[in-house]
Amino acid sequence: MEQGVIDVESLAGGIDLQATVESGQSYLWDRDDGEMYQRDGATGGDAWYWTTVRRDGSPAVIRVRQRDGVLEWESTIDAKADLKRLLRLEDNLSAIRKTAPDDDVVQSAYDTFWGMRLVQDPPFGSLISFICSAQMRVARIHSMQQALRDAFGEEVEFDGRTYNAYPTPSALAETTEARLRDLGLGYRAPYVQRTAEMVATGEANPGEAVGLDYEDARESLTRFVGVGDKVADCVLLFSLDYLEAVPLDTWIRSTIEEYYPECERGNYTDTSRAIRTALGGEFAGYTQTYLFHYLRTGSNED
DNA sequence: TAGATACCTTATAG
DNA sequence: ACTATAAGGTATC
Repeated sequence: MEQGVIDVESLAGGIDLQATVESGQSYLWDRDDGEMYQRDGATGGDAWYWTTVRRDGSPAVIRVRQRDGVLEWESTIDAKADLKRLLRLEDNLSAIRKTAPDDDVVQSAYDTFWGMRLVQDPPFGSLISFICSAQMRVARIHSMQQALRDAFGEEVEFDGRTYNAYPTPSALAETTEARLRDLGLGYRAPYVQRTAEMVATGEANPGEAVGLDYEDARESLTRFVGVGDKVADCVLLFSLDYLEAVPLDTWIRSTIEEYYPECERGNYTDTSRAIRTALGGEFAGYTQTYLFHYLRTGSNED
């Protein structure tokens, strides 16, 4: 086992590990007590490990916890570079916050979850996760990804336990809609199977969007089955490094209605442009994620 | 092109 | 206990 420590003081703006991995950006981390997402009010992040399995290259288990001012990690590999990418440890939170509007709701969201970072998930896992997210609660999206890993993911041994990597595109391409429905995916089952097929055959790959202008990248991702503008924005923001992407989900739509009514333009593209500008442009997605987590957890109702 | 509707399943509220 | 409702929407008509 390899292990290491990352000093929180060394990170610009620090980190809140629990908020980062439980805020509905990533569904690829498991809390070691198995109770992830069960109760939003529950805190105790100083005691919990979160574990993920990196799949590119050979599968590698990575687990990390935060306590006493450090991130402690243990892994089958030297995981420092992976953690830096997965948890966006090089983002300067203070600089990013300075780009956010000086509204009460935005500033309260930043205050409440200060240290929360965006994630940078592997593209395929992010794509499938957010296809599954349609009309779903955060806790169930997470359990669906666990089910996919348990059913189709490669096994990896670590520290006396067996973990499953996220399924490969071909593993999901080769299964059936019926099998995926049995796992509880509902009408998302054919979307997942057909999208996996597109990736497995080489017809399209989510990573290809990188390098395109933001709106072209979003359009490009909607080629996948089950991917509309909202899911495309999630993949851009939480996997492909487009920090300006603002997914227009039910929460941000109600935020627009209540706090930014002038940004409602009647269609996704124009409303997206308006709210993106209102939230500061370049890092608008960061602010969106703070708002989402703040409102979804009811932290504004105290 | 814009608008309405069906869609799986389950946790939660009443 | 039982029903209605909503959950980080998309595809189709």
